Amino acid sequence: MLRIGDFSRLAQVSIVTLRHYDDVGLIKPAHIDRFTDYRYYTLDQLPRLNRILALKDLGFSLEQIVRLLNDNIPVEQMKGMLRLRQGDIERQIAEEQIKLVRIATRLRQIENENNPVRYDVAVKSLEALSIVSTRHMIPNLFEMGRYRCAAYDRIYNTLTEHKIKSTGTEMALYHNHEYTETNIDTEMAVVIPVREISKLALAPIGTRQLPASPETACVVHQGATLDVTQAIIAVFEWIEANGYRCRQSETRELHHYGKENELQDFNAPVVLEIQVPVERIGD
Amino acid sequence: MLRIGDFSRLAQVSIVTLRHYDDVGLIKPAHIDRFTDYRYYTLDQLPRLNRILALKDLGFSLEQIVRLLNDNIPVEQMKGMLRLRQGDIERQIAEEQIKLVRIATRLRQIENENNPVRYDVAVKSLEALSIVSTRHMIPNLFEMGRYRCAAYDRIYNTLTEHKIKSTGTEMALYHNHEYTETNIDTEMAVVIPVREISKLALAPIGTRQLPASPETACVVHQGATLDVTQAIIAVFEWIEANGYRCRQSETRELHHYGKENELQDFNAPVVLEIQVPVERIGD
DNA sequence: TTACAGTCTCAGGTTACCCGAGAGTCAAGG
DNA sequence: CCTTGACTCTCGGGTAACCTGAGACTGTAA
Repeated sequence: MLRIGDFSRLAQVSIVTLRHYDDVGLIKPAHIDRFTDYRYYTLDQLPRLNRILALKDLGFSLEQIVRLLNDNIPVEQMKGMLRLRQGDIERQIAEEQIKLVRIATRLRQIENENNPVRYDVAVKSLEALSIVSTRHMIPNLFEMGRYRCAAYDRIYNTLTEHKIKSTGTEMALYHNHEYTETNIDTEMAVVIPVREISKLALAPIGTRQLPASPETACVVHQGATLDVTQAIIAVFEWIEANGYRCRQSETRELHHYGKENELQDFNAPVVLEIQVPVERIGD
Repeated sequence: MLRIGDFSRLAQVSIVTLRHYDDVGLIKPAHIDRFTDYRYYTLDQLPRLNRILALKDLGFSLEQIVRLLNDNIPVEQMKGMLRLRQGDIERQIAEEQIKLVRIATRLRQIENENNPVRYDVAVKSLEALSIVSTRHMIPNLFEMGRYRCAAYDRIYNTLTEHKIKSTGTEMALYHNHEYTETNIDTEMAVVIPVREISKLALAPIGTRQLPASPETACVVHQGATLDVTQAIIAVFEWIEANGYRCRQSETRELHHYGKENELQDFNAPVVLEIQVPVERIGD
């Protein structure tokens, strides 16, 4: 019979850890003195402890190890758990490698251009949305404002007519697959609650579901509308540099502040968010 | 001014998380109502939040992000932190890959031999030890017992003479670099407290420091002394299969139960631990 | 006015332990 | 036999980055 300190020394496991393993039922002392509550272990218990450590090294949680040890599970299930773990680890490594690439990108940005990162790209998961929209081929940048105002006016008027209120999110969707300054295929859209969409079934205006996008590169632009192109360029550079590629879905430009048809000019301060649905290359 | 729910929706960040970021000082609401304690955010804060998310994606802790954002730190320091993070991630990936290999090994073991892993190898870190020892070339396995008994007798007698008590750990060190059944270069040793070592300066017996071993493959054998060879084989197989190699230091055989000179025969039940100092290939 | 959705704070949970306090236990030496 | 010092016990609190739920208050639309 060994006291906890001796067992701890033999096994090279801290006393605190042994007590913890007792608490969670991983390895109970062979005997506990009823009067002093001292824990007594036997040498027979060393192999079990070693097995626990080995499984922990494989990355199993204590709870999983309890299951693996207590119900003496069949070989098949053991294999299953090992394979699961394998998958988890692989996924985790993949994630870490993504981080590595991102950090490398950021370092390159700092070192080459010596600009301390103007735009921060974050990857978010977006839900599906219901939108009311009209789509236009805008011949060039100068016409942009006119087209847009007209489009949003029309949308908001339609909404008012049908007594529908938007969720407040206004956006533009770019259908061009490359950056262009002429013939910009743009869809002006306003988000409405899903249940309202049926009310517009007969209206002479487009309604549709914008699909969810589990991975979306997002960047917030704050400043003049004109400068938003820099944000757009930044996202696309980021996507390129970080091993992603654009998905079929359109680039979204959310108007957090500065509704299009209230804008004075292209120098008015706005807050926009560019969202580009992406996927990792190789998936 | 946006209430927390609106800001949460815009940024695709949960309300709970926003409150948490407030608590830790990452992003305070632009304004807090003094009477209702409602948090109010502005659109201006979106870029900061996005930056937080981007840094979090790189794997920085919230505390680190606070520092990165609040004291507008110099570019150099930023670079430094990024490089540090890079190192951390690389180390972590390396660790995960070790786990992958171990799991693969275990799976192979289960599938090929269909034996549900008889021995569990755990990697431990061992402190340096002071030992009293005698070293002998043992001609063959049959002589082993005789040699050992004599050696341990001599050690224990010396200790008694000098009024030194051992820490209770008895071991054998194998100096052969390969497994062999003849001419086994064995050092019989008993651990004593460091401060006692000077007492033996003049004694006709060897004393020395057994160096610490930060990475040691350990396995516990329980059963007949004879069968310990299986444990030894298991450790070496494990070392091979998991991308480690033996370090110069000797293989240790700890006698947790069954002191050598009390043993009846090779079939008596014992508890031994085999410890092999190792290092990862490539380090 | 009455829902009902939104918000607040505070407490407790998650994982695998570590740390410290305060009290009881054990073995050896005087 | 008593003291000393090493050992052990339990219990509460802490870690990181949140999540969950309770109980109370607020804001707005019908």
